[in-house]
Amino acid sequence: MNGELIATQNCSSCPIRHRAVCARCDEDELGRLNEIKFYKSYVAGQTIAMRGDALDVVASVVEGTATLERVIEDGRTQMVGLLLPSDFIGRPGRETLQYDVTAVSDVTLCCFQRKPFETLLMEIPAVQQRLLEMALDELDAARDWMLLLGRKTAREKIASLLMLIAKRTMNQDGKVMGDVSRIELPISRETMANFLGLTIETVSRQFTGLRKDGVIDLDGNRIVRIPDLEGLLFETGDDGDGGTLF
Amino acid sequence: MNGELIATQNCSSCPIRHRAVCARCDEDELGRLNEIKFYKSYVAGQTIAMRGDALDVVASVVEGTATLERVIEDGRTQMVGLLLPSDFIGRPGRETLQYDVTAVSDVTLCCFQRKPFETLLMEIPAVQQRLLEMALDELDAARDWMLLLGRKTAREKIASLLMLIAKRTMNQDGKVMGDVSRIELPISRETMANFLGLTIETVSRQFTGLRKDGVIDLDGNRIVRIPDLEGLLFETGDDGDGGTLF
DNA sequence: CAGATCCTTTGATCTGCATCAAGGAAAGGT
DNA sequence: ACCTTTCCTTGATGCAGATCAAAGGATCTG
Repeated sequence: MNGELIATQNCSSCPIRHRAVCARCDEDELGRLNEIKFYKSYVAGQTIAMRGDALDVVASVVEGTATLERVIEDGRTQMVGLLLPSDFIGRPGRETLQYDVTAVSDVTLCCFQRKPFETLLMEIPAVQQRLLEMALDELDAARDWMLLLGRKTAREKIASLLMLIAKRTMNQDGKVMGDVSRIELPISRETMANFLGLTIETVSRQFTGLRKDGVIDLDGNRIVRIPDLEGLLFETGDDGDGGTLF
Repeated sequence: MNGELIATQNCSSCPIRHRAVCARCDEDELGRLNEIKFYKSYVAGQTIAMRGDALDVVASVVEGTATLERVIEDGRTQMVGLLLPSDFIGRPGRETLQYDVTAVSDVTLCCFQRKPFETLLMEIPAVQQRLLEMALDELDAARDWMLLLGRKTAREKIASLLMLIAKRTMNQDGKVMGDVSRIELPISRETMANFLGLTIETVSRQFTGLRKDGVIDLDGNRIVRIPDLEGLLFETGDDGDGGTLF
C-alpha cells in the first residue's frame, strides 16, 4: 500500500468505531488498538494494493468506496467485493493479498500492522468476535451475489443493483436518509459492468430499456429517479423477503 | 432439520476433530463441546433444511457432501456452497437459515444446539478463532467462484470444476491420495450445472467437447481420465498460481 | 474557447449458451 | 428379467448478451 500517511488519531474519535473492528471494545482495549493504528488516504482511481502484494497491513475503510477485483490475464475483470465504510481489508493469518484493491472514490483507511493486530486478536475476544460477524455477513452477501451472477438476466442484474443502492440510500445505520425515489449512482458504467458480470454496452442498454419502459427516469447518467419502487423490485426476480447483499 | 438422530459420541473420537470447530480445543474444552453435541444422518438426495427454517441447530459435516442453494421462484437454482467434511452449517447470531441445504451423498452431521453453542463461543476463544478462519476461507472460495460465474466461458467453467475435483482427489489433508489422472465425479450433471451457472445440456456438451479434443477421457459418465493435467489447466483460463476455491 | 480525453450511448452483427424435443443408457424396484 | 424412473446425450433452433464500430456528451487542460 502506497497511500499517503495522514495522521494518527485517537480511536475513540475514529468515525467508524461503532461498526468496525473496535465496535465491542472497552476503553482499555481501544487504547491498545490505538497504539498500532494509523491512517492512509487515497485519491479516486488509485490502486490501493495488488494481487500478490505482501499483506503486512490490514485495514478498515473509514471513508469512501473501494473495490476488490479478480482479473484474468486476458483482461476479463470481475469485482468480488465492494468495500464501504467499516468494511475490512486483508485477513489475519494470510501472507499475500488475493485481489486487486482500488479506490473508487477518495478513500481513507484505518490501518494496522498485521502482526501486532494478530497478537491483539488473540488477547481481545471482542475483536475476534466482531471480525467473525463481519466475515459471515460478507459471506452471505457473496452468496446472494453468486445467485445474481449465475442465474439472473441482464435486466434483473441492473434492477438488483439499483435496489441495492436505493436501500443503502434509504437506510444508513438504521436511519432513513432521505428520498428513495431519487438515487445517485456512486459508480461508473464500467464498475457496474464488472460488478454484474456484464459489458458496459449491455449495462447502458439496460438503463435505456428501463427508462423506455417507465420503470426509471434518468437525469444525466448518474441520477436515477424511481417513480415506483415496487415496480423495480418486480424486475429484480427476487421474492422480496430480502437478501443480505450489502 | 429432520434427520435421524444416531448416536452421541465422544468428541475425541469425532473423525473431523482435527479440522473442524474443535481443532484447537484442549481436553477440557472438548468435554464441554461434547455435552451439547449429537449426531444426525441423512440419505443421499434428502433435504436437510430449507430457506426460512428456524436456525436452532448449527452443525459440522462429519461425512458426505451437502450443498447450499438459493432458488428463485421460477425454479432457477444456484448453488452457493459445497459442504465437505469439516465444513460448518449455520451461523451463530442468525435466527433463520438463508439457503436450502441438501445432502448430495449420504451425510452425517455433528450438531450443536445454537444457543448453548453461542455461549461456548464466548467462553472458548479457540472455537471463535477457528470459526473465523473457516469463514475467511469460505469467503475466499466464494470470491473465486464469483469470478468463475461472472466471467468464465462454459468450457472454462467445466475445466475449473475438474481441476478443483482433481486437486481434492490428489490432496486431502496435505496427503497425496492417489492417481490424479483418474478422478471420480462426486456429483451429477445437474448439480454441476447449478454449481457453474449452466444448464445440464451445456455441461454434457462441454464434456463431449473436451473428450473429442483429447483433453479428457470418459469412462462411464462419472469417471474422468486426464492424460495431460497441464492441458486441462490451460483450459481453465486461470493463471496457475492457484485460486483458493475449495 | 479549442483541443484532448474519457465516459456513455446507439447501431449492426455475431455467437455462445439456453431452450425445446427426443432418444439412449444406467439404476432401482418387483 | 422386465418395468419404471432417473440421468445423460444429442440435435435443431432461438435469443440474450458480446463484440465491433462510431458518434455524441462530459470533463479537464492549457
